Amino acid sequence: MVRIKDIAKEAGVSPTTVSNVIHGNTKKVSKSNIDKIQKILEEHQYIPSMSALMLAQNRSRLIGVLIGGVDGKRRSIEGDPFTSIMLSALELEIYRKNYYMLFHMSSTSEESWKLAATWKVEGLITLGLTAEQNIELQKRCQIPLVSIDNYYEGRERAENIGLQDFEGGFKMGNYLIENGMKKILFLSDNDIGVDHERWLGLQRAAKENGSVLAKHWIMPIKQEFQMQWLKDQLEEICKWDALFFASDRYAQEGILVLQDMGIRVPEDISVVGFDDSPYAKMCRPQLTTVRQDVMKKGKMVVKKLMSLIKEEPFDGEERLPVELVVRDSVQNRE
Amino acid sequence: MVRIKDIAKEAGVSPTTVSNVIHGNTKKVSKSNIDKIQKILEEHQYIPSMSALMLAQNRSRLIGVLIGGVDGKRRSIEGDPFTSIMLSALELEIYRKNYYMLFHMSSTSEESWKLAATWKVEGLITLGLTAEQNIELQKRCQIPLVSIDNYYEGRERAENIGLQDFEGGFKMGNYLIENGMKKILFLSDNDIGVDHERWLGLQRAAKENGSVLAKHWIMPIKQEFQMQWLKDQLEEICKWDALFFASDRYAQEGILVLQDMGIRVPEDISVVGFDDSPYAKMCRPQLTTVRQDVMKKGKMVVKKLMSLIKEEPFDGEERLPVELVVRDSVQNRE
DNA sequence: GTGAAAGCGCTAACAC
DNA sequence: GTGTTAGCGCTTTCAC
Repeated sequence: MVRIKDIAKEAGVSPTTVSNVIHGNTKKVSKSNIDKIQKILEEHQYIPSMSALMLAQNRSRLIGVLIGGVDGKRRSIEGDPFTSIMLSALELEIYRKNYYMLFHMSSTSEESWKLAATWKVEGLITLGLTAEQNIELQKRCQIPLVSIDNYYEGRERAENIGLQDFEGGFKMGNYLIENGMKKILFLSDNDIGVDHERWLGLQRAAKENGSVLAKHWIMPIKQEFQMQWLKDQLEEICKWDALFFASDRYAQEGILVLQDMGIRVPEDISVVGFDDSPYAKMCRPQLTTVRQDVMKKGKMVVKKLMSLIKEEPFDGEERLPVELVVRDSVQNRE
Repeated sequence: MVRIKDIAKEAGVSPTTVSNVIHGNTKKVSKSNIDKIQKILEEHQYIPSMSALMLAQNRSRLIGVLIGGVDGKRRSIEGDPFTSIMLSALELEIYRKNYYMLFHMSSTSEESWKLAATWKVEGLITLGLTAEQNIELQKRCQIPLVSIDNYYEGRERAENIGLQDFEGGFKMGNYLIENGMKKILFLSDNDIGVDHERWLGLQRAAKENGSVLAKHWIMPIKQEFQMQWLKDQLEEICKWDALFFASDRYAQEGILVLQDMGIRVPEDISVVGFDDSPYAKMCRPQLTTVRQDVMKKGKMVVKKLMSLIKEEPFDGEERLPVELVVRDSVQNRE
């Protein structure tokens, strides 16, 4: 590995001069030296050593990306196409900004903090942590942190990029109501954050139409049990006009369970999802859902983080818009 | 950030002694000092600085994970649940071995090499690069490299962990033949590496049964065009007894296209896939497929890389076994 | 315009 | 058992 010292020797100048040329501080360097040094730099394919840079400048150019899961399991990443698209969006943007991505599946805040400290990470992006975990991490690390898809209730909060979940639920709610649904059941595996907001949106839509009943049921969080649970509830579920699942994946499973039991979608019951993931098109009927732009979300996350690191104002959206996508899983009831 | 020097001062010893205690070289350190130092270390939550460590020891504890794509696009990561599961498996294992994961979506070998050199990465794991790209990268970087799911034809090769793809194709081929299929069509979007081997396996099975016809058709590589292409070929496709798709995702799309056109699976035509991805269970009929264990593959990749780094022999499998999973998408023809 | 020298936090060889 | 010291590759201050 060729070092600045070697380049300097070959050019017959001091390391300082070479360093200046590398960094474009060429005001006080003679033209001839600039050219000579640049040529040698090229020839030897000089690559700076990050370790030395880190030590000398006390910055790492590293962004830590932390993915959490429910009770230490890798929930968010498995089977969920969004996580991988998000990861790819993040890396793309991080690299574009001349940073590097250190990736970790975080289990405890302790562990995450150690990682960040060990590597003097300049910023942290988290996905799949709870609001509390983010706040704790933020406190310990004292570095810019942007969470994805969190909602903060109290006064303590972390910076966050998310969606207009409430509006998404509201839009879908209105669409269902316009199509004559009188009884709408919202299904998710929790009642916090994103899913809660989507539910609130639906609820608002229902309230604005006195005659519509909306309710929220919580499914088991473990995937293995969900389909069985749906089967068990079948009789009750069939009493509703429409099922609004908090994500496409669940909606697709829901449709399969219904169809397996001989219930027709959307003739007997309408089913909708949220996200517009690849799953939405890969079922029959194709799923009516709410679209989010994951690539854009990732881009915004990195933009936000950069503005935090550089202490510049952020001119972007913290809650990205969503859009209703009408396909075939809803049938008008009027 | 507290440094070794600070700890040493507080304990009234030299930095060397502290360093020794940290690294467990306590043969020549007095018991009282060990205790005292460990206590102070605890109190101050001492965290070593990676930059200094890297510089002093000339090693980074970093593993670079490179994900490539077709013509610079993020092919392998999007919509493909395997990439994200693999990523999670890799990170889990890397961290377990006390290394850290630097993640990059590589577009050119130049870029990847620079990344590896800048960070003095101790090993490289690649996914979705071509055999040629891996060989080139290997040559430039001169560090341990393990590719995933590649096949190397010539004498130049990189270390690799993959599947028994040929056997998988062969097993499935035999299963189809046992079920009376006389004409089997294999469908993939390329004819190299993994897909080629799976096809060879099927071909062998067909050859061992003189009366069975097997053929291989190549679909367009762009996902947007695949379903349309399948529709266009429908008439020809229906002449076959069974369709063997190189992956579950394609199989699921195939089933949807067939069903949309009024063709029954498996009554009119049998369809099978490969991978046993989440998609396999999320279609009707549920897919008969060949299962691979992605978590195990990821584990093996890291194990192989570690053995390369430590220059120890590797006692593991380079081609992991696969297993036939019979579900409902094949109907006996006899 | 250019270069010498100190220092970033740590390790390891060696002296005591 | 313990401490001194040089050095890893680079930046930065300051002197020339």
